[in-house]
Amino acid sequence: MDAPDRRPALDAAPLEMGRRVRRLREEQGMSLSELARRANVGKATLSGLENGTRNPTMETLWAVTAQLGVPVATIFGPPAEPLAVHGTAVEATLLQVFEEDRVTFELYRIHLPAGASQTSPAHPGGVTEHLTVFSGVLSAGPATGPSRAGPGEYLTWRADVPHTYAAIGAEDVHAGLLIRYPSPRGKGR
Amino acid sequence: MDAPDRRPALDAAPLEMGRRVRRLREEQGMSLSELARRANVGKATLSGLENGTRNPTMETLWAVTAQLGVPVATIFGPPAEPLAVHGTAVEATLLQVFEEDRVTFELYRIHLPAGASQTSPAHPGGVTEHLTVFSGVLSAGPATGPSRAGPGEYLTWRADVPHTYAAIGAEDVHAGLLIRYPSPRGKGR
DNA sequence: GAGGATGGTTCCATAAACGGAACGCTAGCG
DNA sequence: CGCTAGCGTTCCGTTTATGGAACCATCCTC
Repeated sequence: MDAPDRRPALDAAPLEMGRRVRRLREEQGMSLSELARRANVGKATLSGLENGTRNPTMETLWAVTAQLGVPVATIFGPPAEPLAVHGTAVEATLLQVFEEDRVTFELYRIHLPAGASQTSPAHPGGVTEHLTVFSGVLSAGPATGPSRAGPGEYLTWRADVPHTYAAIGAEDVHAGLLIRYPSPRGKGR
Repeated sequence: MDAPDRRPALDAAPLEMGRRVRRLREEQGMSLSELARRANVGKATLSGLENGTRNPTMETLWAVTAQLGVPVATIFGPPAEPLAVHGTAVEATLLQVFEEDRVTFELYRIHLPAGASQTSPAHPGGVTEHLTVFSGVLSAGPATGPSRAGPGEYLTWRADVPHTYAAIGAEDVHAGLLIRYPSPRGKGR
């Protein structure tokens, strides 16, 4: 009945929430003291909130997020779990679909365990893939001549031939993959 | 002595939140008493929360939403309408945030009306921007030497100097913009 | 219609979140 | 060099959210 272990993050949640608040604040170049003053909350309260050592009330959270200019929901992480696709080695999560007049872009976040590699068959003509590495080092591209990219680097290739993805080195690879389909191709799937 | 302006529109939020909780509970055919017992919170606490007469702590909200089987973000307003940022010419919507060990990537979808252009000030050191054009033709990059890109093409530049975006030609420009922020070095702990 | 069970609200002592002040720390500056 | 200013954390008295119990109301069952 209530079998599901649904609380993997119950005590990590305050920490995660605090980290998001701190990140939002720092992105705006605001000091803790300044945000506390503008939100009319004590510095102790804000410090504890960001460090996850307090159990803040909603009033506090509303005041802080209002000053940060974001809805409160943004500090609780993504609202839903997106669609995941598993290959033999690549684990891909579809994050967004952009539909333009003549093209469709699909944005995936992909993950390759260290040392893993996978070859994918050719897509229909005109499809291109665009990949940005977040962490790790990978080799990817046409099976006949893949290229290498590290954190922050970018690769692109035509995907109408067989193409490969391989994690190089000891680190797992995380990356964003944008696939461009030129024709209006059947939407959805 | 009344504080002049205290909470203009914020006191509607607790009511709204309470209504959502109550609706979720009733949809599951659960009584207030039962939910309070299962979530290990007092009936008084839950009653006050649903009626908007209390200022609940996050601990309470985590406990209640966990028992309702929903992420806590669901009780805050609509499914978190994406954050839109408007510049003088660029209209940007934050779609996703990727947090890695040492870097954060933010993915925006941006739109420039035909002929529009905008110059943005420098970001902190180490920030890079990566842009993929969906439709239209644009010129973007460091203000001292921008590059041109059309549909499906890609540009990248260091964003720690002033940089520009300009829609070239008669068509509006739609693009995906990935901004890479290096972490402020390994923070404590 | 009395008795019991369950529903949600209100009362109250206790535990904890709150804001202000004091603290240590790191620059910047005369 | 002190001296000042700002940062983030910690301490502490005050304010307040909390959970249990007491409190009505509404259904059932007999």
